Amino acid sequence: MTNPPSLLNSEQLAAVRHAEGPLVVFAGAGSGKTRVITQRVAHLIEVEGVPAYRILAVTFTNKAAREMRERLEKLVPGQASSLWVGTFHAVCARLLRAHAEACGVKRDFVIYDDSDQKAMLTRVVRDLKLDDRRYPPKLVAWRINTAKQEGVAAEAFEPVDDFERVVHQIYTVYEQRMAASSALDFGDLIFRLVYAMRKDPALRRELQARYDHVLVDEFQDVNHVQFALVEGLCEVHRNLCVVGDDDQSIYRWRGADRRNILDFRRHFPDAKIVKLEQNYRSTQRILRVAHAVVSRNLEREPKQLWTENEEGTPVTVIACEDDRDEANTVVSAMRMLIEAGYSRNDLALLYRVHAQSRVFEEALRQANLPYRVVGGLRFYDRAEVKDLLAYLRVIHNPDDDVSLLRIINTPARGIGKTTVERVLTAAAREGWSVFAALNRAQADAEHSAGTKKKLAGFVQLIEGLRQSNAQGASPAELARTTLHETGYMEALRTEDTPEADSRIENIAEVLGSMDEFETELAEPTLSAFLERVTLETDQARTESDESVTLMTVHAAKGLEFPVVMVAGLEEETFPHRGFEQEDDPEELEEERRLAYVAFTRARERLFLSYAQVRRLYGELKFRRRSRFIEEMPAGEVHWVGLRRSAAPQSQSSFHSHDARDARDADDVRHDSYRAHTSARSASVAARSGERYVDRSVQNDALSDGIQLGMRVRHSKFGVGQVTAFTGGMPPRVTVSFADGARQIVSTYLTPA
DNA sequence: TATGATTCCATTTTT
DNA sequence: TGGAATCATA
Repeated sequence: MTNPPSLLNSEQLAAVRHAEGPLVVFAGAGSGKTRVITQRVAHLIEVEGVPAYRILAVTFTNKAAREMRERLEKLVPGQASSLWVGTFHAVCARLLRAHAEACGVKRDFVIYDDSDQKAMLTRVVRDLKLDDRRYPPKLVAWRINTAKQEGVAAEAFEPVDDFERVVHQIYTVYEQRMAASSALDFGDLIFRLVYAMRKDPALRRELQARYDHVLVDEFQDVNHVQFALVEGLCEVHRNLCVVGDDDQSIYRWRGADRRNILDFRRHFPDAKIVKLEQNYRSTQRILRVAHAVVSRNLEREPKQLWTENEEGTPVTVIACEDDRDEANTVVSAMRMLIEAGYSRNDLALLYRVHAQSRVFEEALRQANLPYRVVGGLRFYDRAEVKDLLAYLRVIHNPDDDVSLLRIINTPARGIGKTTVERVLTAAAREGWSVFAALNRAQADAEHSAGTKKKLAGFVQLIEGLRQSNAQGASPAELARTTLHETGYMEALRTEDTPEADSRIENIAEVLGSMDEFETELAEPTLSAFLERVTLETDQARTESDESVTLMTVHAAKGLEFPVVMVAGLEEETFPHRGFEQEDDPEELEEERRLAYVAFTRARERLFLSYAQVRRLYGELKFRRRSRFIEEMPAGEVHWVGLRRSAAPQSQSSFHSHDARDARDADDVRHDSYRAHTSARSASVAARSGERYVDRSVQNDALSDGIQLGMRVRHSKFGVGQVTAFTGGMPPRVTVSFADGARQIVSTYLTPA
């Protein structure tokens, strides 16, 4: 950011100083949004004299909440801690616990994450004797979550077809089971509060009197209940400030509704509107290109970013033959940029879907370029971590069925499937939690004496641990005792495999974070720890190692890098379209916004790449260049890539040329494409000494004459046709011989 | 109950 | 294609 913190432009200032009443701030990418929010909060405290504890600032991610709090710590020292700053979920959880009775929830409810929810639904679907193929938990969960986002409770759910009639049934039983487990899912955290506020005037009055000012960040991502919540909280004082950018709304698929920001004036006709259009991040060219794409959307608030920054260099479009070629070329470009003085931390590679990362990771490893991939599997999703947490949750709340079922036989203690099945049946019949059913299993004639003993042993184990908790053992102590008394650690140690070692390490990491947690809080209770662990799962690992960052465009929102490369700018890939997905203009508009988010991450340089052929689910797919590239003004784009004439065996060359040239060449290539390998063209390019990119050395090993579609001879199998390149080291190729297809190391083949 | 075989599936992801 | 999840079988 080039704007010094103390200097605000006039729009920013207007947003900061607005005193009372509703306010919408349209904050474009890189327009200093966070600064405006924090300055505004500081202004409210210091100038308007609003007590800090009467200000609520809501964000979507913990990272954003943390950042805001840190910045405010500096702006208004000593006061930041009494501010209400947090995610929707964290704030609601806190309010729900404070008003548990009025909200109809247990004060010590546990929070179920998506996988817990899925586990619960699997059980419900099975208990209802429904076909889990027709009602996959994932789909049912989606429908229930949507209902909660729309503020529709189970009893108010109105099915529109047969499927939904069953969903309604599942939803109802699910809610019963959740209540029996004293559990709330993520959707409940917000919905329950809104629901209670709607039904209970006393509670509504109390909550409406709680804050003087409410601020919401990323308002374009708000869903219906969330909107209802803030609207409800502000109904009396109407001091609601929302900040967002409809052009950066990329979470429609999880309930975000841009109309909440677009139609804000409909709900609050007297709302003051501020547009932050000055960008402090990117070059003019980057902004023009980004605007060219997003401004095609029909339903958007008119606005255009501008900047006093430099004109900058043209956006570079890299045309590639296939995905491996793309990876190698992009990585070579990265190396050149690093040689030119950029640090690895300056570089980010963005892609639309995670699956694209693989090829790039390979290429980066080959090139010895350190990288980190953001996203993917999360630490708290690892089995051993979940196991330990499940124990802790059962200790905290033995009625937590999902957690209990997870650990009832982990490590193996002879409580098998049949036994569990019997216990579950009893629980379902009597409406007990599983733990309650276990406690009564001794009277159940169905169990053998041996089984009863094992069940009693398990109950005793849990009761013992619960006692330690009641006697004031700290969470970390409890965890250590648990690992010891359950034999969990012992089981891992005796395994003595590298996997078990890494599990032990992961558990050690959890224990470490628990120790840390205990030093942070005055009262580090088990329940506080559990809440933190389910609610604060963000990926924000701050690895200081110099490395290139790889992530999805979604994950990049809110970040910025001097150099951004966006891969896979092809139809179907970006804009993405899943198979059998009909064309939905709404979807396309969201893809445009996604592209806009991607492009505006770049400060100085933006590279876009595409491949003409992409390997997808094991098949080669021809790809057309993304319409987003076509939509860019020709003068803004610098083309780099392969060009070949129509003759199949002709020379390839790698050079830069202008847009028209590239387009023509592209058409030709499309018709005549014979699926040359990246390797082939790379080596040809290297030999012909074309400028710009020195293709990586490993490709030469893959080349020499072998091409897709070509007839080849193998000493043992005879003559066949090359149908695919598999890659790897040593490079392999799929050849279909008379008696079937085989994978062959390409060096054993000669052209036939 | 553990392991290999088989089947199924496949944006985006935070809370 | 590849991975996760489920199934089958000793």
